[in-house]
Amino acid sequence: MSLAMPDDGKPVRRTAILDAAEAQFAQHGYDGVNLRAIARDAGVDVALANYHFGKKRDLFDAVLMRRAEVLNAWRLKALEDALSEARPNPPSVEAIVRAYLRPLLTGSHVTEPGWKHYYALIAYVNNSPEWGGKLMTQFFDPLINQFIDALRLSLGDVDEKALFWSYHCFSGALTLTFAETGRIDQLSKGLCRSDDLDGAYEHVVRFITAGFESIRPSK
Amino acid sequence: MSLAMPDDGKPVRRTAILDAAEAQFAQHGYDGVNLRAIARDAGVDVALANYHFGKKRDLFDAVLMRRAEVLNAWRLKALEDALSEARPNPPSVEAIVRAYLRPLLTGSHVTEPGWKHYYALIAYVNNSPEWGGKLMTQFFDPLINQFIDALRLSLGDVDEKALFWSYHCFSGALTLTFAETGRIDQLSKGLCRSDDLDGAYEHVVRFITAGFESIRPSK
DNA sequence: TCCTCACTTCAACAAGTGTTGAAATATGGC
DNA sequence: GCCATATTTCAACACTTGTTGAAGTGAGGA
Repeated sequence: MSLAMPDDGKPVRRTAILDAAEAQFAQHGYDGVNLRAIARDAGVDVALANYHFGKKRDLFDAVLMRRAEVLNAWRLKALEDALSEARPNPPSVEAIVRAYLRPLLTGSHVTEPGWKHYYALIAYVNNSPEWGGKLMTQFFDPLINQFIDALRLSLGDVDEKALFWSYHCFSGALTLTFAETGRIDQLSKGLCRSDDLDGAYEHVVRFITAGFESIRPSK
Repeated sequence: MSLAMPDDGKPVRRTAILDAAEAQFAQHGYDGVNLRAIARDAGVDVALANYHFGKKRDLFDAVLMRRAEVLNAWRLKALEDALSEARPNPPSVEAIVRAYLRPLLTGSHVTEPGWKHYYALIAYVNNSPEWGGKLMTQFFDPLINQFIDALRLSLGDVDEKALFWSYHCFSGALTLTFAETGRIDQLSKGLCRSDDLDGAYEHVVRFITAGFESIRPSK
């Protein structure tokens, strides 16, 4: 599992701007960020962001795009592995949920600031009424549909509405996990830490798996 | 269940500003909003917002506060009802989840634009790394702790970490529901509608109840 | 009527915004 | 070294932002 980004080989400054923009957008949202702050963090002039990426909105899209492809590739592979391991039987719901979450919540990359920022950004986008519907669809829908297909395979003749609302709950739980707001820290008086994605993994897997299992038709 | 807001009796313009601010903040987030847009929607001068509420941030807090008390009262009553109905036994997990969600997702108020905007705002705040931890704690924690206590009662000697992470998943699912991003509409090709909170209710109850049940110790 | 006080508007400031054209600098091929 | 091209900075524009002090308005009580 390589951690190489698609902008390897591009000018150094260009990558520095992307990194700085990623961190800023993740922390303050699109409108809460100004280009001068990004430029300062990247150690370059304001105008350079414009030269490389065009308008502010295009820079935002570039940040979003950079890791999306990497992420999708990892997750697609995890799903295919789960399917082929189970063949000729359908995979278990738990195996599918694990294939969905393992590349996101476990592994060496999840402690890197860059990936943390990216996750927070995804949380921001997914919950934004302005972009949630459109951007997430654009970047992740093909993959998501494959996961839902796998769930259909595993669960049998399931009610479609229940399936989509279940996935919705799944997506919401994951999104809040990505946001790392520190809320669970406060609520649990420090017992759980929202920045501990790896520690959350097993708990989330269990909760979500049980949720999906509950819609399995009782033949 | 009265729909009266705490600012009844206050000057008309004041309420108009709150309504306009609520809608604007819900749609564009704190930084995406400017006071002139709020003033325009409310049909007043820019300076009036300042006169009534002080700085922009104070207006934001006022919007958040207005419905929080109403909401907490409804939900506290629903929880107490669930507890007293089951007494002397502990209530079922499903009863607790229903007490938590029913005041939020069902009833005549959930189709009102004002409440929809407020919900979207809660979603925005809860997922924001900047405010999620602090503001939500401030407004809702006492109530949430009572719900978690009820779950502890119902589930028996449950693992504390699992309990908090389960609540975390619950909170995330609800938050995304509040955001009404239209994503489930796209994913389900129109079968499910993210603005149909009432239609989501039973599905969410089932999914979340099963999730919590999965952590019950197998005595 | 006049006065008081709460409410509302007007006009403006000072700081910060995204964006751009031109100038300066670096880079790599010949 | 020389030149074309890519990269980076400089300086500035036009516009929007939150905020404020002063002026205006209206209702109600003395």
